[in-house]
Amino acid sequence: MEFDRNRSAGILASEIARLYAAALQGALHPLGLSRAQYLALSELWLEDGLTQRLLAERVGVEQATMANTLVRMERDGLIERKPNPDDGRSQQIWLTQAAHRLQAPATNAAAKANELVAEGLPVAERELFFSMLARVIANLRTIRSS
Amino acid sequence: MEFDRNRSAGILASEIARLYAAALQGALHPLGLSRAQYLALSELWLEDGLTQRLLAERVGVEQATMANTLVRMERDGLIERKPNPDDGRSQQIWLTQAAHRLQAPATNAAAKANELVAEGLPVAERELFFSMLARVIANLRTIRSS
DNA sequence: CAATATTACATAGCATGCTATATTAGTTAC
DNA sequence: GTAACTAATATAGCATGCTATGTAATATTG
Repeated sequence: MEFDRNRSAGILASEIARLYAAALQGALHPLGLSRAQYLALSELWLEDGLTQRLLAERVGVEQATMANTLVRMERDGLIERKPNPDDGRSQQIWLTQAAHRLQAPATNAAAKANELVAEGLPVAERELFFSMLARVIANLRTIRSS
Repeated sequence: MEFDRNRSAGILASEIARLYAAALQGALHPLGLSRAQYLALSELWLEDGLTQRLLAERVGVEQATMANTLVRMERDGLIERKPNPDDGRSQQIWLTQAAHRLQAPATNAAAKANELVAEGLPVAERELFFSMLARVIANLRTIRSS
């Protein structure tokens, strides 16, 4: 029922996540990128040569999820894996030239999708909204890890 | 990077959606229900005998997504489908006795998951948070449909 | 009324997410 | 130095979500 649904911040957030995913996917599609690929790239643009485990942590997904995303990124020519000289169990993930060239256009495309979310609120409320989202996340994380 | 990430309401909302999904899934698991099943049930508890199309609209997912969810719900003995006397193309979706019996416990379990999200904010801020979420959704929806 | 369009549902194919588990490589403790 | 633990990946299996497309039934139109 509408009343109850609007009382559930979880369901509302899920709805935003779905709509945002669609907007981000739509903005990235002309570049041949998917949402999960973009999120991985956005960490690798900051620091290249990470291990899978570190990358998964920074993006905030499970290792198995990142492993699958990396398979698709390797298939699509976005990354290469090289042995980690310090540890035979892990590999370093390096961006290809193609991935480097996508940084500016993909960042712009994602910024547009992010703007679509923010523009639903007057500028004066946006900082508070971010802060609320962050506090809700922090609380849910403490519960998860307790 | 943390700074940039916290500037994206979309990514923050996605994070809440994931954490909420995990909490809801965890709360429903002892009842043998999944999240998507619960969302479908919560509409059918309000009105039984809906068509697939109507149910998908009310839950807010695509028809194909609901079709798959209904396959799993039928498999799990939660629903039965009967021919629609008014329209040979569609079927009516009816809850089983088992599904009716789950209404109270599942509603309680979901309420607990919802409370986990809300409790990240002081009571005084919660109404505003709901209203912000709703406004962001409304804006994203107008973009989508334009 | 026959041709066409629309509607309801099913299905295929894919991307993301998860948990659980196997494998392999380091590390630690006797 | 070997046995046992831990850590990094890989893989299997599943649930949800999407788009695209096929099929059958109903509605509309000329």
